[in-house]
Amino acid sequence: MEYNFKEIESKWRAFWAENKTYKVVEDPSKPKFYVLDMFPYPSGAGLHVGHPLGYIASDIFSRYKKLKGFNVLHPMGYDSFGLPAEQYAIQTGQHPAVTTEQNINRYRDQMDKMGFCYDWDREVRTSSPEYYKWTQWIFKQLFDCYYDKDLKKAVRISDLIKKFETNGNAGVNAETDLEDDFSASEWQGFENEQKEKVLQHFRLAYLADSWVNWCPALGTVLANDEVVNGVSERGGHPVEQKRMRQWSMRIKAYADRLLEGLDRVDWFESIKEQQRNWIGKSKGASAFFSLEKGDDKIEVFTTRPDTIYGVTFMVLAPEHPLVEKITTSEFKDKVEEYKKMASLKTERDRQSDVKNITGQFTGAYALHPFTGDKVQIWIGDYVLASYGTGAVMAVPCGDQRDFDFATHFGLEIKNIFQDIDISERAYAEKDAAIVNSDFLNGLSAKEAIEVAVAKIEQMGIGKGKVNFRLRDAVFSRQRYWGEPFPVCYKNEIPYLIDDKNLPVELPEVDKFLPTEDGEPPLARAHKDAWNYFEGDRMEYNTMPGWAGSSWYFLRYLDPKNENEFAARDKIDYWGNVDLYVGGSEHATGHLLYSRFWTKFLFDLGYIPFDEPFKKMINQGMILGRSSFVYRIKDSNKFVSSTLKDQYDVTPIHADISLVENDKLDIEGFKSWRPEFKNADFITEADGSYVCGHEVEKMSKSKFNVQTPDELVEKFGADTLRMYEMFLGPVEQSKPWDTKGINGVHNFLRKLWRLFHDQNGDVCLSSDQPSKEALKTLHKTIKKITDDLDRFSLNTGVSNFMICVNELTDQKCNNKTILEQLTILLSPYAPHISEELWIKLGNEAGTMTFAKFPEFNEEYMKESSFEYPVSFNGKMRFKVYLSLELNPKQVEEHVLGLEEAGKWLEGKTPKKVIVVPGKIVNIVL
RNA sequence: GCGGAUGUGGUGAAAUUGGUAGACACGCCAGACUUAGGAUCUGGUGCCGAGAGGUGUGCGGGUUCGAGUCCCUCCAUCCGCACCA
Repeated sequence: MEYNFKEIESKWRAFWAENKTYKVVEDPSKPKFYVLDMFPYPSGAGLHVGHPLGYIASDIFSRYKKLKGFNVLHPMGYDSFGLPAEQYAIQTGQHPAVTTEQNINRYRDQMDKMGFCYDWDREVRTSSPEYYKWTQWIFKQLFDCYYDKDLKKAVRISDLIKKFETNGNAGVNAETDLEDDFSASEWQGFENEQKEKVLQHFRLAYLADSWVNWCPALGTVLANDEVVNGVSERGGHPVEQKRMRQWSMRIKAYADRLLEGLDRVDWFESIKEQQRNWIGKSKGASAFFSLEKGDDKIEVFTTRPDTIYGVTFMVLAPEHPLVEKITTSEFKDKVEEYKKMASLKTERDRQSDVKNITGQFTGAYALHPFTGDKVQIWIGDYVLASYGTGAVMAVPCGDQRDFDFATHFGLEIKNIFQDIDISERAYAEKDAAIVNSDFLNGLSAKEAIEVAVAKIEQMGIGKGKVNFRLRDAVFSRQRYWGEPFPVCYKNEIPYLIDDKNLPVELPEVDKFLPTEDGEPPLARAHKDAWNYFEGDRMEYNTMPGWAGSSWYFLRYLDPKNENEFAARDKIDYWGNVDLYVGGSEHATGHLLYSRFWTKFLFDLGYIPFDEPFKKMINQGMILGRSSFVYRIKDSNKFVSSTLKDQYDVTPIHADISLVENDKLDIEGFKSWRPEFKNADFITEADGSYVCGHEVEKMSKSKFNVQTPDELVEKFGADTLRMYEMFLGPVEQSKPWDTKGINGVHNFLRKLWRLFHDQNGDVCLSSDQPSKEALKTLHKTIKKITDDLDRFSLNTGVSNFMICVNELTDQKCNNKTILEQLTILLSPYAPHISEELWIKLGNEAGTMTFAKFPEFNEEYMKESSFEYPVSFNGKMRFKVYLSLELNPKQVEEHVLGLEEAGKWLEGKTPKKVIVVPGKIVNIVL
C-alpha cells in the first residue's frame, strides 16, 4: 500500500474527534504546561498559510510536552467582536452574530484539517454572553477600585471613601488627576452627584471628558495603539482630536509595574523594548519658574536639570492654561492667532510638519530660579500639552529643538559645556563638564543632575520626578458589535448593574448605524429590547476590541463556569501561560492591556500571578510571492520574464495557482479571465513562459493568497505542517513559496517505505537492532529534543530527514528503532505517526500518551574520530585516529603522515594544537 | 534622531560552548529504470581554475594556534518609536 495521506488523515481526524483524544482535565499527579496561541479574529477571508504557522509550532510543542509526561492545556477560541463584521452588517443588514458564526465555522473547519490537538471543549468566544458576562464583571471591579501608590496596588473604592470621610483627601496617595483638596467635612457635605464626580478621578475605569482620537469615517474613537501615523489602523481613515466624555482605563497607575515586570518574562527583546518605549519612563525633575509679574508659577519637567543655567527662554504648549493669563495686551492678537492655527492642525499635520519651526512670544517673562534673570516666555506647538507639564525650560545649547527654535527666532544661546563648539548644533550628549553654572561648575552631567535636583528640592522650587509617556486608555467605542457596559445612568450619574443581572446582553437594533443625533447604535434599542434595563438609560457605548482579549487565557481554565470567571482551584492548578505564541503586532496593544488586567486581578487576590505569559515566541509574517506576466503595451501579447527588457511592457499579477516554479500554465491562464482568451505568448526556446515575481503582503487583489486547504488537499496536513516548519526559523518573516514542499512530501513517503516492502506490505523485523541503527536513532533523539527545547523546529525537520536517509541506507526495518522514531516524529506529523503506530502493533489512540524516547549516550560512543588536520587554520586533510590517543600521541601520529609532509614543506612546526575529539591545527 | 533585528551558494537555510563553512531541502547538470508516478535510484553542484591549487559568511580593521561566531569602525535592509523636554 502506498502512502495514502488522504485516507489516513481523514481517518485519524475522525478518530480524535470521536474519542476526544485531546480533552484535558486537571490532574495533580502530573506537572502542568499551558501552551497558548493568540486566538484569531474570524474574518470573512478565512485562514491563509501564514495564520497556521504559529499554531503548527505551538501544536508541535504541546504534543512534545504531552509525550514528556506533562498535563498540557492547549485551547483555542475566537476574538469574535470587531469592526469588519459590523461594517459588513451595515452594508448588508446581515446581523454580525450570523456572519461571525459562519466565519467561525470556516475557521474551525480549516483548523481541524491541520490536525491540531486543541481541547475544543474549552473553546471561548468573546462575543458570547456567557463569556462577556465576565468581561463585564471585570469592568465592574475596575470601576470599583482605585490605585494606592503607597501600597502599590489596586484597592477597593470603599476604602477610599472611608479615608475621605475621616480626613478628606489629605494624605491620600492615589493615582488621580484631581488637583483640588477637600476636607472630611467638605466631603460629607457633597451631594451624591458631587461625590461621584470626585470618585471618577480615582476609579481605575472612569468616565471623563478627554481628548480622544476620533475617526469620523468609522464613527468611533480609537485607542492610541489603534492609530498609526495619524490614520486608523483598520481601514486607514483620518483621525482627528476631539473632546468627548468617554470611559477610560487608568493604566498609567500600572506604568512602573508594567515596566518592571518585563524583566521577569522570557520574551523577545524587541517586544520588551517596544513596550518600554511605549511606556516611556523618563527620570528628571520638575521645577517651578515664577513670573516677573503676578503670583502664578510655571511648572516644567526636564530630564536635564544639570543644564538649568543654559536656560535662555521658556516655551509653553499653545493649549497651556496659563497662556491666556500671562500674555500681555500687546501680543494678545498674535498669540490668539497662533493658538487658533495650532488647534486647526491635526496630529497628522503636526507629525508631517516637524521641520517647520513655529512659535509666538507672549510678551511675558519668567524669572530664572537661580540667577533671577528675566527669560522670555514663548508658545510653540513643538511643546505638547499632554506630555510632562506642557511647558519646557529651553536650553538651546543642549537640546536640538530648543537650538533650532532659538536660531529661528534669534534668541540667546548660552554655552554651559566645557570645550564644546555649539555654533552649529546643540550638544545633547552627557560627556562634557558643566561650566558657567555657578554651583554646578566642573561637575559631570551625572553628578550635576543629582546636585541640581537636591538644590531644587532644598529651595522648595521643585523635586525629582518621573514621567511616563503612557496615557490612559480610552475604553468606549461608538459601535454595535462589542461588549455592552454593565452600566446605567440616573441623572447622568453612572451606576453599575448588579452581578445578579449580568450579563447585560446586546439588544436588537433596527440598524447598526448611529442615531440621527449622533448617539451610538445602542441608543436605537428600545427599552424592551434590553434583557436588563435600569435607570434613565443604559450605557450606549460598547467596549473596545481589546476588552475580551485581555483576559481570555483565564477563561480557558474553566470555560463553562457560571458563577465565577474561573474557579480558584483550577486557576491554582493551571496557573499562567508557560508558552505564548503569536504575532508581534500586538506589542503595544493586547500584550500591554492583558498584562494590566492580570496585575489588577492579582492585586484583588483573584489570581496568584501578576504576569500572564511567562515565555513568548513571536512568529514571523508569511508574505505572499506574487507572480507577474508581462503584457506588451497596446497588445494582447505576453512576453516571458527573461525577454521582457526588449519590449515596453506592463506587469500584471497572475494568479499563483496558474504558476508552478515560475512557469505559467498558459492554457489555464487563457481560460482564467475572458480578456486573456486570445492572448499570444512570446516564450522561452523550450516553449515555456517564465513569470516574474515579487514579495508582497498576501492579499486577494494580488492573486497571491495561498490557503492551507489547497495544500492539505494536494499533499496532506502532515506535509504542510512539516513544510511550514522547514521553511526557516518560526520567528523570521519570509515569503511563502511552495517550491520545496515536494521535498518534505517525499520525506514522508520515504519514511513510509521503511515500514513496507516493495509490494507495499508491512514488513518489520523484531530482531535486535543493529549498532548502526541505534546510533542513528539516538543521535536523532538528542537532536530532536534539543531542537524542540530551543524552538528550532526547522532544524528538527532536517534531522528527521537525515535520520530517515541513514536508516534507508542501512535498510533498517527494525521494529524497536522505527517505533521510537514514530514517537519522535508524532508531534510534527501526527496523522502518519498514528497510522504507523498501529502498524507497529499498538492500540489506536495510545500514541498521544506514549513516552518520549530518552537519549542514551552509550549508543553514541565511538572508538575513533576522523580528525580534520589544519595548517595555519586551513583544513587540509582528515585522518581516523583512536580516541584513546593522548594529544601528544595524536601529534606524533599526524606529523608522521605522508600527507602531512607535503604541507610541512620541510619546515618544523612552531606549534601543534590538538583538541581531542575535535581538531588538529599545525602552526608553521 | 532613538531603539531592536538581520546580512552566509542560483533559492529556503544549517553551523547550540570560538574548532572541518554551506548540513537538510529546492533548483540545476549528467545518467539508470519504468508498472509514466506530481515516482524511484546513482553521481555531481559556493566561486575562480583544465589541474595543482586559490578563494569564500555585507565592507574594513583587531583579538586568537584557529573567527560566520568575540571586539571596534563603516555600509545596507527590515521593524518599532519619535517635536516625549
